[in-house]
Amino acid sequence: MEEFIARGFAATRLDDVAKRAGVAKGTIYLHFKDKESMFEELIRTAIVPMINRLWGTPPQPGASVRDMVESFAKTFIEEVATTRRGDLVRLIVAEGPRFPEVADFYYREVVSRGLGGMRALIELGIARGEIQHKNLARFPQLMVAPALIAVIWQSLFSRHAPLDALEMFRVHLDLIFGERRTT
Amino acid sequence: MEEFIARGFAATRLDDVAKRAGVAKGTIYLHFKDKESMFEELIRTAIVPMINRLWGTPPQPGASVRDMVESFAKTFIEEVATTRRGDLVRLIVAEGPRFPEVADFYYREVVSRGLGGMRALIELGIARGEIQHKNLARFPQLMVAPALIAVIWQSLFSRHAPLDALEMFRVHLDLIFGERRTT
Amino acid sequence: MEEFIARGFAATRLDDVAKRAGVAKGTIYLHFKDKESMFEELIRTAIVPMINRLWGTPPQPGASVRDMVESFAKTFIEEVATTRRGDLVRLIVAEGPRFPEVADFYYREVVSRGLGGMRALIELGIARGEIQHKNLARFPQLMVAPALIAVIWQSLFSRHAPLDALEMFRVHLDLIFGERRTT
Amino acid sequence: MEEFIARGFAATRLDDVAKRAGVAKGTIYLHFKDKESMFEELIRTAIVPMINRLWGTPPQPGASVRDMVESFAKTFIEEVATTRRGDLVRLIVAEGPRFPEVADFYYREVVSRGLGGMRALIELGIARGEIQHKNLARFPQLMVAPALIAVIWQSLFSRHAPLDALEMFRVHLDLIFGERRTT
DNA sequence: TATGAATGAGCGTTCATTCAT
DNA sequence: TATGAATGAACGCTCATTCAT
Repeated sequence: MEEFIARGFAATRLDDVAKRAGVAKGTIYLHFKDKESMFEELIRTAIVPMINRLWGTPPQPGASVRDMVESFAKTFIEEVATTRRGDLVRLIVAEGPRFPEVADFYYREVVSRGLGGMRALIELGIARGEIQHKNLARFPQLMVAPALIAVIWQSLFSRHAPLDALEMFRVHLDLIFGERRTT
Repeated sequence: MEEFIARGFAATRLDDVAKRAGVAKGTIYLHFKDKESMFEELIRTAIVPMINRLWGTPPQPGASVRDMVESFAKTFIEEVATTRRGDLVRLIVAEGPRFPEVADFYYREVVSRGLGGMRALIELGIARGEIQHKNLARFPQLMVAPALIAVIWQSLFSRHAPLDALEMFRVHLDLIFGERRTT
Repeated sequence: MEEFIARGFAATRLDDVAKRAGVAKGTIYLHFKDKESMFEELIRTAIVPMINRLWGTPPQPGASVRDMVESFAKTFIEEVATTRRGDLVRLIVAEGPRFPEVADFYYREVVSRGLGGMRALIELGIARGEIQHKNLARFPQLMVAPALIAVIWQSLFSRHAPLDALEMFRVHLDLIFGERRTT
Repeated sequence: MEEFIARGFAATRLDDVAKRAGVAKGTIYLHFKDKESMFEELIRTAIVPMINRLWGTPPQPGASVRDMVESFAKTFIEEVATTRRGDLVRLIVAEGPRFPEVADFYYREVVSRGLGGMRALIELGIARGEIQHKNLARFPQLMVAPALIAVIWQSLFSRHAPLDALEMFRVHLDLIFGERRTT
């Protein structure tokens, strides 16, 4: 997986994969049919712990919706955006069009479920009066957009200009939930 | 460029590039040192018209900031997100880490300038009282985040669930500028 | 052996051999030094029953030489030419030059002895006045040539044009022994 | 072709083919789609001059049928059986079952036409009274069987026992046309 | 004696790059 | 300037062989 993340599918050499895995080249073929299916299976396998990491921490019982979203964002930024897992997301964005199965799996397991959860939270926020913008429930993507920005920024531009992703996300939440009292 | 966009750098064959360009394979080497520098130059060349397209339409004199941003978003969604140029952005996201020069160029010419312009607009909006959230000027990325979401969604997930990017962007603007009177 | 017959030496995989034999791949190496010597030993082993099949049926006491040869031809065509054993002969023809030991063994055990026996029969036929052509004893190959033709025809051309090998052989015997009275 | 003849299809390495042809390995793929089609095309190409060699010499006007057949046999033995072309025939016998296209081509261009010509000759011989055995026309294979024997003997057994193929063929013709006056 | 996971040399094929024309 | 045949290094994949169990 590290090799695929570092070089993309086409540029990754099975020699390097084998070396990194500490096995001989032929051994790979005891586990995978070919390079393509290895790639797809590795991605699927790597996505699962990411899901668990994100959905693993159940929201506090008495927490506000804003707290719940902020907690999710904190987890995402700390566990995904600023780690190798963030590059996994970038890899999926990069190879998705050539590996529809990968894109499909990611959509089903991460995007669809993630947006579903987010929509439920938004509706809860609206019901509780925390969120004024009723239309937000139609586009839960808007809630997580800064998280994706953070992932991409991290990979491509952090060298030029570091980005305080968590603070950005908090400002984003201010737009949705109204200004915080304290910074 | 079409070939690189369709397959990524490593998987693109110069045979196909030459065929599509209507020249012989050898001719490519009269114009470019090698595949890598061809890729970098083509990306640079392709980014320029995108910039012009986005910054080309000057804001209406008497327009509100919201109108100006919305007009920009409309242009971006119509001219980039839903066209081949959107895949160019995805290509840069995909290959950026392996082509720092490309990422640098994109940062300098598009991201940095784009965010600069956006920050100026935000400050104008704050000065005019259109925007309440002063902190937004610190993270102009938040203003354009939905645009990037639209680009990626288009490439990866539009098959599963079409996304009305412009309407999403309008809801996003509602978060920033306050609710619209009419839909 | 079936695998070698079906694919030839080089194209046969020990995986398939082991599977067909119902043992694990490693087990093969408890019985044979390597692929080459397995091939040679298998061929030798497979040739023996073919020999027995051909020389097993002793000629009837009062039979004519023609009857004896015809009986041999019948056995050969039924037991070899039209069965998997025919492909064994073709396999030997195919791989012989690369496996001199195989060719040698086949020459010693089958060809040499077969021709020797045939020569004795021819001389008996000449002595009895059944055969007029004294020179035939110098080339006993001529007696069995149609049998080899039948083997090769069966493998290569029977799809295009079926061949009644036994009838062909009878016509061949007519050349040697003179016309038959009845068909 | 030399490489295929010497080792058979599966055991031939394209490296060696290229080396022998004096070109780089990649050059092969400018002329052939892959190893299989190269093999098939080479065989087809190599068969043609063999055909021409055999059918090239038209029979003498006033010659007897026996002379014509003997002349053909002489050509075959000198030009095919004792040369590399003989191994080509053996190669076809060896690989035919795995390359049906090759076997088909050989059947159509050589076997079928050859047997057709031989049948015509036999019928001419019968009409002229040179041949008594009317049934021979039903199996023209019998006329050329010793030629095939010669090819195979040459490849496999000539080391053990040299074979005077031409003399064998003459004895064979004696069976068909009756004894010669002089040996 | 039997297994089968692991090995790694070797092969067919591709493709960026060169260069004589 | 343009060509495209030729190159050969490099890659994905196979399979005979080994060896710990």
